[in-house]
Amino acid sequence: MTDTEDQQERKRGTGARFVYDTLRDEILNLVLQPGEPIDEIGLAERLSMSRTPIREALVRLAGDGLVTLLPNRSTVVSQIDFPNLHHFFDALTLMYRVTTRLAAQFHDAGDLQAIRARQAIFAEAVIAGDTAGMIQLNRDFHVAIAEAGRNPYYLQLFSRLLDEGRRILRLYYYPSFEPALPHPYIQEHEAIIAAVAARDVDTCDRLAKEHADKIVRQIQDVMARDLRQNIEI
Amino acid sequence: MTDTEDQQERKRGTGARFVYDTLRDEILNLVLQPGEPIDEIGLAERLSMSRTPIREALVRLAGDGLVTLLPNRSTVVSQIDFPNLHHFFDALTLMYRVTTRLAAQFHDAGDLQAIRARQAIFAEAVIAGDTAGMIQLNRDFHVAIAEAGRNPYYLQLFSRLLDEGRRILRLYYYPSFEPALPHPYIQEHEAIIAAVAARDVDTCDRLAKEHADKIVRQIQDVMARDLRQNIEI
DNA sequence: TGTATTTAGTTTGTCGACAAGATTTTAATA
DNA sequence: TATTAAAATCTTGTCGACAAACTAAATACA
Repeated sequence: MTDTEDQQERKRGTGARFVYDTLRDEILNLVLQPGEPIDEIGLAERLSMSRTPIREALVRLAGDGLVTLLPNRSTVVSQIDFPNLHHFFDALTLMYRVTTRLAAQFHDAGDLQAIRARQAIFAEAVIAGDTAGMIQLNRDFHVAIAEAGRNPYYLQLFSRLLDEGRRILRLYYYPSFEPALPHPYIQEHEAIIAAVAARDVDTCDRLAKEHADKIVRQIQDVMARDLRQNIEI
Repeated sequence: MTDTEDQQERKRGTGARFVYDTLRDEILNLVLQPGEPIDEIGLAERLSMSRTPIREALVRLAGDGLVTLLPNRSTVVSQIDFPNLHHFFDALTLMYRVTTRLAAQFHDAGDLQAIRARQAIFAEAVIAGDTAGMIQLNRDFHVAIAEAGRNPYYLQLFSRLLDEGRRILRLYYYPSFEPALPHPYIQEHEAIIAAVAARDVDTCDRLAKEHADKIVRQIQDVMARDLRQNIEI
């Protein structure tokens, strides 16, 4: 799909949203690399609209921490703060835990249905060996759980952390095991669904912590390996 | 200070920030009531600038959850979601705990100095019986602690929760005890400072939880009393 | 009198333009 | 040649204007 196809007959009020969604997607999928400058005029031409909706989208993305607005200078895609990644992991683990706990308490039948639907799509991506899809759909699965927990404050922070995690995972996570079934993540997700459905708060907390720790450890392992390689070279 | 005094000779690039700060302050101090519509043109005239920086400020405030942008309709000051306040209290309590714990771990001498400075100003407001000041300066004190904890994700959520709390407190918190010294909040803050300085994580966690629970209980008491009064009428 | 429809009046979303500030290029000097 | 100064170019921040969408007021109709 070329960008010029989108230019005509877009409804009023959707311009800024379209730019926001487009840029967000490109940032999270590393089409736009961390540190890369974003030129408003260039974007305006590419998406064939004026700078006003572009600007609004950039301001919103800055609120999400995805871009950094340098006053009177160019806007850049936010850098990933590698020296302080442990703070990211700490917050991510805590949000995994509290959202899953709250899901056990506050979910209803509709929530379970939504969660199971996300899990099914996630499993498809795993079977297909679609790494990028896995990363995004794993996010959607946990967001569905957080939504069942009903706490908008946790949901917002967790969404943001999972988004940031998408960038990190795409940099550091390569399929480090054979595409064998049953896949460990699928099994873990199933266990979490069962604990949520059983309203077993303590098991939810334990499973969420284990799940989070495993993901964190995997990223750290890859990062450590990557670091060693850099040193050897 | 009248608004017209601010119109001339403001530096380029500070317009949107000025509007943001002004509106934020007015919203948190209930000068602009929840649900009140915000007219862009009126604001533009009042702050004597064009609608563009006004709009940017509103988009940022919407990102903070302080205003709600209704597409093609007026922007309104966000309502306080009273039916779901328990989720607010839950998140607030958790953030009190984790930020204070992290402060115990990661603070340095400069952080302690900043925290003590905020506590001193807070104590002044307590002695002066300045309720509005107390609410804001109590926020600043805990933000200083969160900053010492170094986790930007917790800091952002906590700041947002404390801001939202400012609105709730201004609606529901009236000085329910005589201005006697030593004031319990001052004492509790001192105990928290001591535990942070001693790097005693467990005590920090306990004190933060007690502190949070006390504030939550106090608000809930006032709300319950308020509710009874409404029923009696 | 109450409801539906048209009309008039606001308010927002987007646009093109311009000037302040920053960046790059060119010229000047040691 | 290297360093500094000036000029030219580019990018952002702000502005005023206009049209789409919404709101209300006025009118028509049952």
